[in-house]
Amino acid sequence: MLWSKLFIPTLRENPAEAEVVSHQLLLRGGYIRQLGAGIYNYLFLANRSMLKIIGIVREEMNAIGAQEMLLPALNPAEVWQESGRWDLMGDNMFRLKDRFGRPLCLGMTHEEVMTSIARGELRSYKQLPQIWYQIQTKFRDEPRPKSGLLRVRQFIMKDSYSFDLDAQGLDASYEKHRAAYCRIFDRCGLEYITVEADSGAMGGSASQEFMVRSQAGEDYVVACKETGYAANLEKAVSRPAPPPAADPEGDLDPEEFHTPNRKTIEEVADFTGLPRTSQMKSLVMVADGKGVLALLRGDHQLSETKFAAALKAQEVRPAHPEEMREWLGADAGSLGPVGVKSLRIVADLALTGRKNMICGANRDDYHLRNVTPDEDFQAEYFDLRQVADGDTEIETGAPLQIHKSVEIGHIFKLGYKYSHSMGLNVLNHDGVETPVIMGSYGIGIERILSAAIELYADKNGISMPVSIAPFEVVVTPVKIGDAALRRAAEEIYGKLQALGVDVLLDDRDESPGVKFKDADLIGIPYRVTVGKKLAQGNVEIAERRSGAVREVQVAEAPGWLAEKIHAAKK
RNA sequence: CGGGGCGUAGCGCAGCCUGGUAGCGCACCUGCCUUGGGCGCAGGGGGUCGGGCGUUCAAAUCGCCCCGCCCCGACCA
Repeated sequence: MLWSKLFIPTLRENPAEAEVVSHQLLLRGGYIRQLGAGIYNYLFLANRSMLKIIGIVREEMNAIGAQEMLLPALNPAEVWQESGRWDLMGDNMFRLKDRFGRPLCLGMTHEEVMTSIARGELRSYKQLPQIWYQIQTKFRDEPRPKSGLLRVRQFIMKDSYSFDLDAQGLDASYEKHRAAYCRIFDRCGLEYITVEADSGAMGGSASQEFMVRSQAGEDYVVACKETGYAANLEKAVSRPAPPPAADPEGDLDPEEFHTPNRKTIEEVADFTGLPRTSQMKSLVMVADGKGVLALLRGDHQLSETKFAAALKAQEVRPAHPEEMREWLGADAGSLGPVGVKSLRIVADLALTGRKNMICGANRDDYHLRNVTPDEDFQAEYFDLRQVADGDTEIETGAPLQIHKSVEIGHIFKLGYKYSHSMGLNVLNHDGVETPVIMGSYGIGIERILSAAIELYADKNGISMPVSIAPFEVVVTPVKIGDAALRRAAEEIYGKLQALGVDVLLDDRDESPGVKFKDADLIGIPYRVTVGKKLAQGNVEIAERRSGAVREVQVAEAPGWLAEKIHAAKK
């Protein structure tokens, strides 16, 4: 294609509203334009990249025997009411009414619709397994869209669903997806890791996320370089760093002391001159309507996910100040477990074996010292704590790192949730009605694009992997008015096309600087510069990612590039 | 939904405090010039100053209300 005929509105300056790198560069590179909060126009370049991503996804899905469908984005309320998610999804679901007042919604995901197809048609175990997928627009009324295409209200997702007769079948479908996802992300040129994830309200048994490390990400991943352990922070486990100060020796009794206006762990640590680890953090929580006292080491954070899982609670929240006062007789900042009878007490495992610690006295402005778990109060122990910097791998003690990541894919075993709620059964060998076991698997198309940009961007702009770049090569005649340069450029361009290379000819009447800057900005992997070297019969090939430049003869350039490009796409 | 910020030409911003002619850079158009890293010179076009109501002789500027966008938090199969 000829650049002079295309709409590639690049910008010299960063638009003020863009904060994260991928957002800035997508706008500057002329890939996207914003229409509203969390709603974007995908212009020519973004669309080209996304079509390539979709092509890879489609090939790999088809390769595991998945069948592509296209389901409606507009859904009647009924199917969602059947599964119970009409209410569960709350404000995250876009809802509307038709002219007769009938309730509809825009699909956030398609378990219900897929299940509704399956239950009408699947009757025998002989029809199983099935894997069905679609690549389709999803709608979510995000409370806070942000970070360009990373968190939006309308986005394209590849979602697939597996239907199996039994758990072994589900395991096989799940494994097929895991392998296919690895091939997809490899082919898209991403560096990623898979992590164990929380199954959340979906009620599944196993779940993995595919994560790309990035400052722009919103998820935290805990990973160990040495052992390969990796988990979502919500689920990660670790050995805590040992407390820097030993507990006081002796079988001491709790003793109240005055701590005027010292409420936070930090303030009490300063006041006592002891590290935060010498304190017990007491958090009053409400789990499914009942008050619970959660105890942690002073420097640790409660993981609400683990807390909810430990208590098998659906809904968890911090208690209101009035509730704390009612249950414990003091305000937050002076609370502790000693003498508490009215609340269930759960403690993090990091408190086992500790003694003579400091905690609130349940009397405003007073704390207790010499409080020993299991002696001065009784608690149930669970892993409740969020992994923190400085923690080590739970089995080997190897160091752990925590970093921000973007979730680009998620696979999980759904189990029978939808089969049960929506009545999806088949007859088994013995002619007995058996519920079908399901899996659900998603990939965010825009997130692959954004993650690739985040991963490889440099000071000059985007640096796309060959497989998903909007063009693979740009041919740049330095001076378009020069007939010889133009002829050579057109010749290379034509040959590249013939070799199946996705090539762009920058035939604009612009200064070389402008063309080079634009080519770098939009991230085309290879640039052929047709300029002064032509006098010797040569052109230059510049590799965007490495900056490496090589001089080759005009006749050799297309073949050399085609080889590189085909190798990169394998 | 809580906290903060912003809204003036396509983009980036100044002007607002202290009311009176709407301005700068980039981009765009025309001509000349230039052609290896966002080139130079000259001329030019483009604005309901987010919207409404109010105060005033007079509002981009002051007041009230609303809308939109961004950031932090809450939330996030």
